[in-house]
Amino acid sequence: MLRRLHAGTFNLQDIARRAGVSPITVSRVINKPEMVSEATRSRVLGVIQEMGFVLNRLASSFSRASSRIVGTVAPPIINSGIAEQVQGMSDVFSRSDYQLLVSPGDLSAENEERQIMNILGWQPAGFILQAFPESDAMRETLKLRQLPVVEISELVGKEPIDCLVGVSNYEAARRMTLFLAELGYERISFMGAHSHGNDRAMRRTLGYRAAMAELARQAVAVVGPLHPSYAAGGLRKILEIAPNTEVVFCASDTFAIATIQECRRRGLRVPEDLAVAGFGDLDLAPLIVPAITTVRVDRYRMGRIAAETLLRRIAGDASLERIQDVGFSIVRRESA
Amino acid sequence: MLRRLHAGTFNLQDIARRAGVSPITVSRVINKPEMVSEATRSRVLGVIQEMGFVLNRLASSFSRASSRIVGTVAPPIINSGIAEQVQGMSDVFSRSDYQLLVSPGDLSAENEERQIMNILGWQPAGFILQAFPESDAMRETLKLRQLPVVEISELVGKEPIDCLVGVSNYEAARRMTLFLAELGYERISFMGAHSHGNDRAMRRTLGYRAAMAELARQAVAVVGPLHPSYAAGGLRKILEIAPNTEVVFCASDTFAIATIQECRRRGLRVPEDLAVAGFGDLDLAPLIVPAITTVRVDRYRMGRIAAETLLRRIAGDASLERIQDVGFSIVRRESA
DNA sequence: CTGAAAGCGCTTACAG
DNA sequence: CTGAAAGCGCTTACAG
Repeated sequence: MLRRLHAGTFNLQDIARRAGVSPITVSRVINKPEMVSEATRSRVLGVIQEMGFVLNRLASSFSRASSRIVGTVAPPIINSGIAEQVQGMSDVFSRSDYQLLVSPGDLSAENEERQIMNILGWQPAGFILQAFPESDAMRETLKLRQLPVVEISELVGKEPIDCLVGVSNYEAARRMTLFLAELGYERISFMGAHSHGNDRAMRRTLGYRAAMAELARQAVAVVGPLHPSYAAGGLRKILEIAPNTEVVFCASDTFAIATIQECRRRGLRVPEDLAVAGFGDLDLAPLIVPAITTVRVDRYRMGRIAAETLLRRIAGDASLERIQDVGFSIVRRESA
Repeated sequence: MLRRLHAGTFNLQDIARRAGVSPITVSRVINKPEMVSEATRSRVLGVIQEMGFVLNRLASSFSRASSRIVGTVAPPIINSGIAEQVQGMSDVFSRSDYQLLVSPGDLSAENEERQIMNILGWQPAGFILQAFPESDAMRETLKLRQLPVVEISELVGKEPIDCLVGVSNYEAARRMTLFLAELGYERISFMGAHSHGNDRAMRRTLGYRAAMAELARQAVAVVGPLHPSYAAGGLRKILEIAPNTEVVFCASDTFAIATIQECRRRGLRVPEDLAVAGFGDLDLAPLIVPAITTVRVDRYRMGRIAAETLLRRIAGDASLERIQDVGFSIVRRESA
């Protein structure tokens, strides 16, 4: 009973036979070429080329002590920056021997745990955690498996499971607030997202509050669901509480864009009548009019760094710092 | 020499022993529960629960005639709609037993071919092709393997490899042009992307031209690289050729947004002095001011349909239509 | 530098 | 409805 997964394709044995060597030698030509003599290597490579042989990565990963799969869960918040992050990882892994397995998360902890178990079934060599909310059960599961894990998250939070790559949303929001003060704005209000299970949102709000305390000014913060449709109501609330607000610092560019639109509706010029600042530096932040002044966190780079860190972690690199701060920058444009 | 991939985890045998059945029975409880008696099934499920057993999907897929992996290549054009498309697929597959393997493509055919070979190494049960340009060699490779393939692409193009899910960019651009004419615009100009290796761009330009011919009007079309920075130059060129242009139909929302910004710079009110229409319905299309009138192609739904089609194709569904048109709609907002 | 043997954890095909 | 045997295509560990 000969079963070939895909008829018409060859396996290691076929190549070995054709090249007059043992299957192990072919395996070594692919995986550890330096262990094979020049002559043998080039002969085997010739046969591989000639027969269009593609290594069965399924069998390869299966038979290894550690598979060549790396997992992550990406919540379906398109435009949230997760896409860039995944792209960064993906670019790193595609130059390595590892395949990134992306499972779709959603914002419920139960589903996310299911997704993780699902990926765990693929016996990954490592895991990148970029979704939230993270359930504690999940964190425990990952810890228990002793799997190399890199978390991408708010820097100042719980103890990392393993390695952490992050940015301080607190510091970023604090610095933006101080920056707005330096620009001469006196009355700085804040539009944030519910911190309910959302570390970053909470830290941004706290950063704003901290800066206002440093400045000895009255903080005016409203928070709502992280959706552009909240901006109209949020702005109304801000202007009720603090009618003389000079600038609204929005905890996301999406809020900022929607706020600018709402200003237009109300006949307020931005930034002359009311300035607006954002957070995140979306692709469109420089394109809309007025271009948005915002906090830039390089998500693509975060993804890359997370992937590189995981690779080093899997390789057992001892010189690895457990916590890495990738930083942020403030981009001044026209809206504030 | 006992090697366990992950210490502390159990395998089918462990469960079988504990439940007092054979490994095959455990396998059946998981894969074909209807073949197992109620009593045995619940006993085995109990043990699985109790021991926190996770099936080794690597071994499972490896030993099957057909793996539970499905591959796709996604080019890194964030915001191009590919993200929504992948999300749609992902949502379908996550409810199935299949794992979606996403490999990053780029816009070079050589690299894309490498990515596809890479995925083929994972012995996928099927493939979704959503990237372009597609090299002919690649198409041949896929055809040769007789792998179930679903292409997402321009509807009117080359003969599909296997199944095709698409939209007619030609028809969409044609209809938008006619729609603008119905709104009363006389002089309709077009800003498109280079059609160099880009089917959709070419079909959109052709659709515009066809509509203008039907209307017996002079077509004014400029094309440039698909990047917002082209809009300023593109608009200048349009206004040189046709200074009395009343509306610019942009072949992408990104162009439309950048064009609106350029209009502001020039002191042109949109839509009063110059109207602008887009294509694609980006998330931000309704949010910017003025909100963009555009062509909506539901990319998320396209992804879902592609995934469902592939699943049916893998299952050998004979009633499957080879070509599916998912259609488009025109969304009237403020910019035109 | 190269190879023969064993095994990874499942599923398939056959049998009862 | 249940099981014993064989095998999927590789890699590992040992030997020479």
